[in-house]
Amino acid sequence: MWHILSLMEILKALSHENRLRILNLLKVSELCVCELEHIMGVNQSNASRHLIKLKQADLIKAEQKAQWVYYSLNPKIVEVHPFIKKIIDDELEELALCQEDNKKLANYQESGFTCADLRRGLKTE
Amino acid sequence: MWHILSLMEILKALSHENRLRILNLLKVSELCVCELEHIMGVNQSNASRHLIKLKQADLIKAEQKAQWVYYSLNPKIVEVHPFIKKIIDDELEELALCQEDNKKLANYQESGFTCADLRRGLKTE
DNA sequence: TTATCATATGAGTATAATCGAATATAAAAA
DNA sequence: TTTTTATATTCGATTATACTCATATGATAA
Repeated sequence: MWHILSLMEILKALSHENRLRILNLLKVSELCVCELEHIMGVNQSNASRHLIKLKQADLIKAEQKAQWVYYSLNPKIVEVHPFIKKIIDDELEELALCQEDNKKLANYQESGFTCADLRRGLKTE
Repeated sequence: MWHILSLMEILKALSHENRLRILNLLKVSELCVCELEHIMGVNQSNASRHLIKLKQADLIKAEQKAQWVYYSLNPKIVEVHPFIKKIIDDELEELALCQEDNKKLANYQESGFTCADLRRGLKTE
């Protein structure tokens, strides 16, 4: 028996375009805030707040490495709530915005640069 | 290729306790507004508005019969977005609030009364 | 130590969602 | 016709979310 609150928190966390975009990107690999900020084209505060909301809903987890905080999908939540996997796997890939994000992420990964390079004006496209 | 807007509209429509309760009840049978109002213990305006929001997201459909409007789940949306079926089938049944609603609905159905009787003070519990 | 960088958070504002009460609409019954 | 009934909608108030800018925190590098 589950509480309706945690399901509601998950659904509300999923109800924002930028947060869906984040989940779509984290499916490919773990990423730090500044990488997401760079790929998605949003400011630092915005990225951080959406990540925190996803984390509060237990959809993602955070791990600090040096001065960076890397976020990744939380595999446990998918076991408890399989519909989340269906959304991430079947719905997000179809969205034009997510497909563009995937291309930018691929360009960034192929560039060989790390997040330490991002603030110096490097472009990934 | 789908637009992110329709997915967002669906997720937002799912992000409310009363609307999840409505979907849970409509899984059992089609119901009119006053029946939902009675079973869920919400006022008429509230029930109507949540139903309209679900309908705008294409999650349910409406059919007028005499002076009543009967709402039911829209089977087409589930084909296009299977995660919705997973939520309705696997998540809602686990929620205490939905289980209570199901009992009230069962009592109402066993009573043999129709929605025409509800406003005369009949109770289903 | 100080300076720099990545992230989180506070403050203020703007936008969106929700609500109950009252009213409008439209069908049915008298 | 008028009266009732079921549903939808408008109104105004409240609450919740989201945003930007600025600042705090905490780790790293000099």
